Amino acid sequence: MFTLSEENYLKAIYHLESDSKKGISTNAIAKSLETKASSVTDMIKKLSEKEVVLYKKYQGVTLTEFGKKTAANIVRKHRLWEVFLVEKLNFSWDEVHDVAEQLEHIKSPKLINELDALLGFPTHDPHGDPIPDKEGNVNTVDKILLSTLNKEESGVCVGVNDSSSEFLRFLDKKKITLGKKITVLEKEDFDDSLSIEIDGEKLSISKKIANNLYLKK
Amino acid sequence: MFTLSEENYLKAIYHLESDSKKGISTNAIAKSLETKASSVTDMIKKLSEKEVVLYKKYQGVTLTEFGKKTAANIVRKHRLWEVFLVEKLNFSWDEVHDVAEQLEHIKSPKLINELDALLGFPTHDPHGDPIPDKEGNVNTVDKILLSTLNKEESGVCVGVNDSSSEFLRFLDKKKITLGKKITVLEKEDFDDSLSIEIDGEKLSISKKIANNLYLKK
DNA sequence: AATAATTTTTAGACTAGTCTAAAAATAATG
DNA sequence: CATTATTTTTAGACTAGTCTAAAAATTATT
Repeated sequence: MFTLSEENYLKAIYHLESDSKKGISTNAIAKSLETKASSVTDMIKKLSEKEVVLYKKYQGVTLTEFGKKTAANIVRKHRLWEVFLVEKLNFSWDEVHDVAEQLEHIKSPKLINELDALLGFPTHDPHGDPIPDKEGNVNTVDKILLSTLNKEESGVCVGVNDSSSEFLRFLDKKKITLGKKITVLEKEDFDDSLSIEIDGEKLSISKKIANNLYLKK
Repeated sequence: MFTLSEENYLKAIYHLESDSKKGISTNAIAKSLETKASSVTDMIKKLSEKEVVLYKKYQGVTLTEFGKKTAANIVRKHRLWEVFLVEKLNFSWDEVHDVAEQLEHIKSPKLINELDALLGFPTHDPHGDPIPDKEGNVNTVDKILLSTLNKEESGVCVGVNDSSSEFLRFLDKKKITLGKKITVLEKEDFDDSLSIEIDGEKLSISKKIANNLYLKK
């Protein structure tokens, strides 16, 4: 069994690994958890003894298979709870993160299995992120950033890169939600902004926004 | 804000107060939390500084109004989650306690308000215990133990005194559930057992059982 | 009311998790 | 490739929460 703190480290390493593939540096973990490198070193030793990470001094860490499964299970719980909050408790997608962050640590296999069933076995959370299955397998789809689309190409909005509440509320205001079709009308060279069509209407989108919206072609 | 440990102490004192009315002794708290008296003394000092309990050395503690409200809110959360587990996630009444014990510490007012609404603003948990309202008020009904009924008196089952899973599963086996009418047919003097009628059938009930079943006349 | 039994508190130690500051190792640069 | 800059680890300290063992206060019992 893992402590709350251990679970948070596992999750952080899991997310960092999915980006970089390489061994994860102490500093990267410290930054992601807003803690100090020395604390990370200490915890890594503990996790290494529990055989969820491989660790050699100064070489960073990688999750073991067991560690990956454990971390995926925490992510699974987090995302299922997010779906629950949105679908059953009228939360909006920018309100779910902090609560899910707490709920993900509740220990009860039955609870999660039943929640999964209550929600109809969802495959993605409210931000479009995939929900790992019981074995920790993740269904990765080939989504691309809106910013990589060329003029006159289009796609369906399937996820966000930044899930800060500021960004999510911005999308709400602009009526950009998952499932909507977006077509690039124009790409402006001087500021990399985009002119897009959504819901039959024309909209101007900054580079920052386009870099944080995932589409599926 | 209160730590997990502080919340558990508050809850324990709250439950002990509802039984005894007097100042709660260090030992009583220690027993109820399965910890040592010295740990209790330490924690009591902390709680006293946070103004949730009144404490004088060697005199035991009592909850302040603020402490009572805080504790009632934790109990409210615990019982609402129990209803959720039974009503929405197919838990049986003997399976809910440990999970609710974890869920009660989740911090999010919106979560609890919405959960309350989802469940249709229930007034009692699956064991018949009343759910405190948002202000911490509890609707106490005058329930009595089955063992206090006289011959030929009857009542409706409204709660349990012992909510151990052993006892609850025993009741399940005997088809004794909340809402059922029970009539005392006979009281045996030599072992204090009861002969009762339930669902039109005759059943023999030991003293121990009768001491743990609440009825409303 | 004096002594014994019990309860409660204190003192000091331990663990988990964190931190700062300094030392050691690795990586980058001229 | 030697020196500098950065990263990582170690050493030691701190807090929250717990424990054991001993001291102090209260309660019970002759």
